[in-house]
Amino acid sequence: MFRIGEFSTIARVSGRLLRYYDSIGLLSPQHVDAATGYRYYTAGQLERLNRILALKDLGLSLDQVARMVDGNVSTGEIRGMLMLKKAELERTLSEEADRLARVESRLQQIDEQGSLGEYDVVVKAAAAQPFLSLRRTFAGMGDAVAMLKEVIRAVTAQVPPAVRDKMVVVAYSDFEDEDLDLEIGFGLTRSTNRKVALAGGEEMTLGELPAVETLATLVRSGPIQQAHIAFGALGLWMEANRYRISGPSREVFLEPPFSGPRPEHVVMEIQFPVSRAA
Amino acid sequence: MFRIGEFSTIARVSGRLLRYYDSIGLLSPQHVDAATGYRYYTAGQLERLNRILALKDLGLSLDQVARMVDGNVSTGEIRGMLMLKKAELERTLSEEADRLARVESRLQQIDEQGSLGEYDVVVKAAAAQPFLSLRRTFAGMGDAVAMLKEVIRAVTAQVPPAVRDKMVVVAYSDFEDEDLDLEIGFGLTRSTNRKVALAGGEEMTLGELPAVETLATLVRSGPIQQAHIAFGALGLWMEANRYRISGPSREVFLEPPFSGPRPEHVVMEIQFPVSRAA
DNA sequence: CTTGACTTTGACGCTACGTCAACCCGGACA
DNA sequence: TGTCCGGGTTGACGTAGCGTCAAAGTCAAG
Repeated sequence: MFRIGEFSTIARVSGRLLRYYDSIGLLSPQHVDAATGYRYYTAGQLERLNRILALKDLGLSLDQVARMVDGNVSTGEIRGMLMLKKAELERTLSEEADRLARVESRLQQIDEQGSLGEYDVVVKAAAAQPFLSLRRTFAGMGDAVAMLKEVIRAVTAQVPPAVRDKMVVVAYSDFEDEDLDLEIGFGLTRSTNRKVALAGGEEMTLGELPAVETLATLVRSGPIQQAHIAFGALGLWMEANRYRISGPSREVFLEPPFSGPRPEHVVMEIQFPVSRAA
Repeated sequence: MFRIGEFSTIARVSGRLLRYYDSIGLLSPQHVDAATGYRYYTAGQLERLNRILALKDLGLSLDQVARMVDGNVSTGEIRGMLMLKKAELERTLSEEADRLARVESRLQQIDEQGSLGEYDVVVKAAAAQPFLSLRRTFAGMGDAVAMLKEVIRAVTAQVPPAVRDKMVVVAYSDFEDEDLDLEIGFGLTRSTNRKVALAGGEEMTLGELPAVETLATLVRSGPIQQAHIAFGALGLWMEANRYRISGPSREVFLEPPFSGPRPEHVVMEIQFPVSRAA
């Protein structure tokens, strides 16, 4: 019979761990002195302890380990638990590998530009949302901005504040292209069947901004004319992190644009639907 | 200005997280209503939040993230932190890969023998210890067991209980070999310069049981004659987990052998110094 | 008998929040 | 103007697996 100190020395674990395992009923000493509370272990218990440590070392929780060593689960169930653990480990491995790639890309960024970089990309999901919008092609940025202002005017006047959400622009055209194929509108908090007429004789119709599982996003603030810089940053990020574009990009205006003291200063979230490159 | 609910919806994080980040001073709302305690955030704060989320996503702790976003560390220090994180991730990756290999070897074990297997291997380290011993070759197991008994008798008689620790046998000979090259003795709790004379005219001398960094160990109990079965299990384990033997094996007798009701029944820990195969 | 090494229980700490509970506010609607 | 409901607030507890004190009792050697 060993006292806890000697037993812990032999097994090379801490006494605290042995007390803990006792407290949760995972490994109780062979004998406990009723008067003093001293725990006494035998060498034979090292086999159970070893089994516990070996299973724990596989990454199983003590709960699972307990069920296994207490033998009240079948071999098939143990196999199942191990298969689950295996799948989990495989997922963890690929996640950690991704993380490592991101860390490396950040390090490279620092080495290249001497700082953390201006923009931070975050991956998230987006739900579908009703979308009151107008799709058209524009000859240049000037045209598009004019239409933005007209849309803001019309929607502000004709749609109650409780129904309209943020202004969103969906860009269908290739980035490099000269003329812009844009869908300009407002997300809505609930569906409505009203159409909104614009000054030029056109009208906005109700559609839907589809849900997206994986969205690479970035928030920027500044003059709207310089927004393209942020697109470049997103492109670099996607390349470094092995994502590719899987749909038209969106710009969400987080603050009402063209208002306040500096009209051309906007805060927008740029969103790119992406998927993992093979 | 957004209230916490809308801000959390835009950023796709929970309100609880925002309150938490406020409480630890990582991201405080732009404005807090003194009367009601309501938190008000602005769209511009999404940039800070995004940076926080992006850095956290690299696996950094919130403490590290805080120091980075608060900008009171130099680029060099940030680089250092990321390099550290990179090293840590690489270590984690190889650990998890090992774990995965162990899980797979267990699964295979189950498939082959329909159970978890009789023995559980645990890897640990061992410190150096003074060792009072005799090294010799033996013709067979019978000879060796006789010497074991003689050593027990002599040491029990001549070395005080407080000084002697466990009986240890170091096996230098090849496993397959016919004659056994063994070192038989007792670990000591402290150094002593006494020699111990044995019946056959030989004597035990003081040496050292060297420290070992990585020891693959297994505890078994049963007839001493069947100990070789456990060696086989250890060999299989080493093969499956890509370890190779890097020194002579040891058998540590966890309970005094050849005593008690069943004299041939022993509890021993078999230890193999190992290192990772390339 | 004294010491010093060992053991006991109990409590707190750690990470990064999730999940109630009890209570207070704000804006829309009647 | 009353009422209502969704949303806000603080506070506490839980998580996994122990490490790390702290105060107090035990054991064995000298």
